[in-house]
Amino acid sequence: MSNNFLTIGQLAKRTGVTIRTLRYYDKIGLLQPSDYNEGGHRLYSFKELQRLQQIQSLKFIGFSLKDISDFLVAEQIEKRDITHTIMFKKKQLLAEQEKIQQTIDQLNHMFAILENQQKVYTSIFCFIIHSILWEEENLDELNQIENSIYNFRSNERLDLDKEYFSVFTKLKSLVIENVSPQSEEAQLFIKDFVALNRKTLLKIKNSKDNVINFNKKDQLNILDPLNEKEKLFIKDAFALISN
Amino acid sequence: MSNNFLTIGQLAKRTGVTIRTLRYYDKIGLLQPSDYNEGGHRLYSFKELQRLQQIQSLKFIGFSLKDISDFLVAEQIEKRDITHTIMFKKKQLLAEQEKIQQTIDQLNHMFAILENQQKVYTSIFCFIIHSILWEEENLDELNQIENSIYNFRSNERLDLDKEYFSVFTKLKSLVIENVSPQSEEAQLFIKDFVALNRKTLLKIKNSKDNVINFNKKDQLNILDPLNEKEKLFIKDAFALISN
DNA sequence: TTGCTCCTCACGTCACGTGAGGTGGC
DNA sequence: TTGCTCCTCACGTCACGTGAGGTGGC
Repeated sequence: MSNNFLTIGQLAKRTGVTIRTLRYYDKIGLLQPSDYNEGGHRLYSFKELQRLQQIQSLKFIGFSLKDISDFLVAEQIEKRDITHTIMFKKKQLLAEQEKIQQTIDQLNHMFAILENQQKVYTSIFCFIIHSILWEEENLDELNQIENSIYNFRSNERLDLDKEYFSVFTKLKSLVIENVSPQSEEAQLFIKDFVALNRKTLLKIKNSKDNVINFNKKDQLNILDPLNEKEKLFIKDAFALISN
Repeated sequence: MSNNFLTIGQLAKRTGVTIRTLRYYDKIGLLQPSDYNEGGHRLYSFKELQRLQQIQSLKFIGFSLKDISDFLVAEQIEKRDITHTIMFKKKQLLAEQEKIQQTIDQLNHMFAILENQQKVYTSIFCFIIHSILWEEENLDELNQIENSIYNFRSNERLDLDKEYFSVFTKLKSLVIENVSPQSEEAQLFIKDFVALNRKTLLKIKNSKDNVINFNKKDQLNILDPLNEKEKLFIKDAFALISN
């Protein structure tokens, strides 16, 4: 083959992209071969190699293929345009990072909650995430002060969530094992449950007057992760205590 | 409608997802309505609301719909499995963040280079990104020490890249304006160009014996962002100086 | 002749968005 | 009767991956 041309495979090897990608770029008109041989094989010249390297560069800084296509139509660009583009991209990326950071924090929180647990009920696990999400959406930032239980990154909140996780796990286990609501074990559980609720209410009252925006979503119910049987169990066990 | 059921629109409003999303979840079997009315409208019960909230929670911590589907088949999960999953997700997210950070650094670098420029040639702009990418792939970490020109985050590198940007911009402008290689302006340019190259070579030699891995990619050529006319211009102007 | 490279369809990915064209329910 | 809500196709998104089935070039 002519020394001045590269086959698709050669170009791919030299630049680290796949052959499939080069065919795709050809199809969408982003990078078309300058010639074909008799057999219909694509032939790329040095110019295309240059352009491909430009494409790779712009791809690296987060441009879409459409962006790249637009960017490369002109030899020269207004500085204003390009600095604007750079700042815009940067903002996007920072927002992405922020979102990922929140997810990582949430994962850390969940990991910490599981510390001394053996059994993990999916419904409880999800409910804790859900309640945090709900609070993030419905509480204003004033309420998420450093050591508030509304700040899931606080130690206070972690301890509380650990307790809730344990108590709900206990409840689910009792119901699964068909323990009677009248049994001593059930009565012990219900005492813990009541104590925990009382503690939470106190903490909620202590956190400065909590203004909750009930916007689109309805109220979070602490009994949400429970099924009918479990709710009934609590009711029955509770009836005994309050008499 | 029955009080115990939600229509698709009501469920959507309550949870903040779109109707289209609910139909999609139905189709892939992730969340199917518990009933239909006579007109074929979907009816969701409280159970589905619960499940949807679980889906939203797991989605938030980065699970795919397939992951979620698998996760929610069992009521209970092994702690080992879930901590493993959490750690795996966390690793993925940290890697994503790292990649974004690199892109942001690169954007900052490019922004800084443009500081005193007015004209921006796309080919030069891309070439600087490309050479940084090339170095990141081909240099071992030893060579990217703090103040090396191989560390694009260093001030030394920034200054050098600024100079290159200016010099290449000058060259392209000269050629576009059809300035003769014999002109005084061209001769001034070529002196700058030679001086810059000499400076760079010195810096390269000063950086501790630079072991470059020439793996899959071929050598980076400083003349890559230039077209034939520009290369010829340099050759002609240079011929005059060396006589 | 035998591999290796190249070719063109064409479906799949992921989680929906966005119409088109029609019907149900108060 | 009039809106509003609901329904089912079905194509589009983004940047390719992954075969299937066949051919070119040394």
